[in-house]
Amino acid sequence: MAPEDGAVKFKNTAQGSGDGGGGNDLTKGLWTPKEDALLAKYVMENGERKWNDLSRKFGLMRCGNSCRLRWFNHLRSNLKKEDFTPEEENKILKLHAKYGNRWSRLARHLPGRTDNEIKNFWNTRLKRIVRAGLPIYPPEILSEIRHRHLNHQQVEQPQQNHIELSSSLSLSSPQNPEFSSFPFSSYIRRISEVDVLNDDLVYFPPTGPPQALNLRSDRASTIPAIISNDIMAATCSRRSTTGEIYVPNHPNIYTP
DNA sequence: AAATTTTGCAACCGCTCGTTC
DNA sequence: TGAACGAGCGGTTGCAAAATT
Repeated sequence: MAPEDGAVKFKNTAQGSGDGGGGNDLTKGLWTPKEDALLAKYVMENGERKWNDLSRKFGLMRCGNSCRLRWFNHLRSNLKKEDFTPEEENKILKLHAKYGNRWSRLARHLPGRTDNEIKNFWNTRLKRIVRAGLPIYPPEILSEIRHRHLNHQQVEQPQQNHIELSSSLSLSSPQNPEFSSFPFSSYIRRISEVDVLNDDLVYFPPTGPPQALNLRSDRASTIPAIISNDIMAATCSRRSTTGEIYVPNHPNIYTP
């Protein structure tokens, strides 16, 4: 299909602030070369800001967020267009083991790559390896993770040794029945390790709900969790600005 | 060769947070 | 102080291309 044919008009009814519009006819779908040129011209003259002005003052009938994505993911200079190199792929695996699905953070470590690109790479890869019954992370990365985990426990949190890595609960195995009901597009690990691997001070006291301390200023991220040795739920925990972790009610959540 | 299914990626959606007024 | 706006994020969807039947 020619790019021009991919774009469709729609009546914008979204009230989302990021989408701008306010009832204008906005275009959706694939971008045309003409639109790209308009967008590039706008950025040259105005910088990477005020994206909603593009439709309001510049005649580009796209919502502001769509313009921003198009620019950052495709048009700006210094973007790498070729496939990921083996080195980059390896780096993504390591970073994902450390940060989880924080795509923008991963992208910061890979010059010329976008969060969207990395996310697509990961999701595609994940589908493939889950189907093949392979580990999510290769053995060398797994051992690195375990090593880091053990060091952290010995040096900083010897009192938390009651939460031990279970050799029978492989961090990497989607075939493990204990993981079977969880969505593998998500980042899955035992919650007792999330605190270590993400450098987030999330801790799980012997009694009471999970606690979070000293969180970084990054945006909320999804932390599916498997809580405690009793193998509890994977669910979403939302981080708030006040540094709390919200664990939604779930029949399988372990709350001593 | 045609029909169907799968794959990969671009784009959209809904949400949150920070800033401005 | 709070509403409106702008920006950014992760999850999801839509669809063209490729692969398979």
